Amino acid sequence: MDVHVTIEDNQARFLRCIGEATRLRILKLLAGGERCVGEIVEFLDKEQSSVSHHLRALKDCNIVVVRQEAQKIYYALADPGLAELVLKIEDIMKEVPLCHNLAGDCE
Amino acid sequence: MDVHVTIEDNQARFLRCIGEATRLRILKLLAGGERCVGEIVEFLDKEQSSVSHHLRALKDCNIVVVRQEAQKIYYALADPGLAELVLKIEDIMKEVPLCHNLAGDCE
DNA sequence: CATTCATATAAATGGATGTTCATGTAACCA
DNA sequence: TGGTTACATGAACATCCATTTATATGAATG
Repeated sequence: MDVHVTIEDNQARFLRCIGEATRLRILKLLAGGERCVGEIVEFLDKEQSSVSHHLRALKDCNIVVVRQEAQKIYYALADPGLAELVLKIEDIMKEVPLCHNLAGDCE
Repeated sequence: MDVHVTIEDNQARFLRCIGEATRLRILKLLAGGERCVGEIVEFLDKEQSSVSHHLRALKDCNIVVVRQEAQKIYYALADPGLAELVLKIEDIMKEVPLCHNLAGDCE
């Protein structure tokens, strides 16, 4: 099979993991400190199951770390650099407009 | 239908556009200056058609800009901040290992 | 004007990914 | 022990996305 994983494959996987609206919102939330699943679900107003799947995806990419306390499970950013990265992205996107060609409005 | 596009939708779309191994390699190449399609195809060693699709994706996200000169068409990064972003990503990924759980090796 | 070169596009196909529904599990409590 | 809370998991389904094959466009060249 010779599945040769390149540096770009890994970086791309990482970016795709971050590149999902719900997961991006989770990252922004966690930038403010760790949260348990219940809090994240409430914040997102989405199905608990869906959130759980997203959290797993983030965990599989080592973007978040997990801590258990009694029945509750807390998620936190694995690295403070991730919060900076999100800021950097927002920064760049001010100069690289993307509304173009998108369905719907962008105010 | 009220398709409400959030900031995170746009940012996610941008990240997914960058989050593809081939397109990431294109970005890294263009970080060294503009290139025509033929050069990009040769560099990537991929089908011309496939490369063309990727270039279109990058263009649709305003990540690259296009310039025509005779029969040749040159692509370049739309913003120098994009090259910085790639560096930032590589930087963070040094601290957030991703080889974990991936199929194949990662040397 | 026919041909070639450089690039784009359209349709078909297969694989990845997000959501939901249903169920599983582990901790806590009465 | 039985029930509840908190979260994870698996299967099914739908949608998105990358690749390929084939064809089209448009500029140059003879």
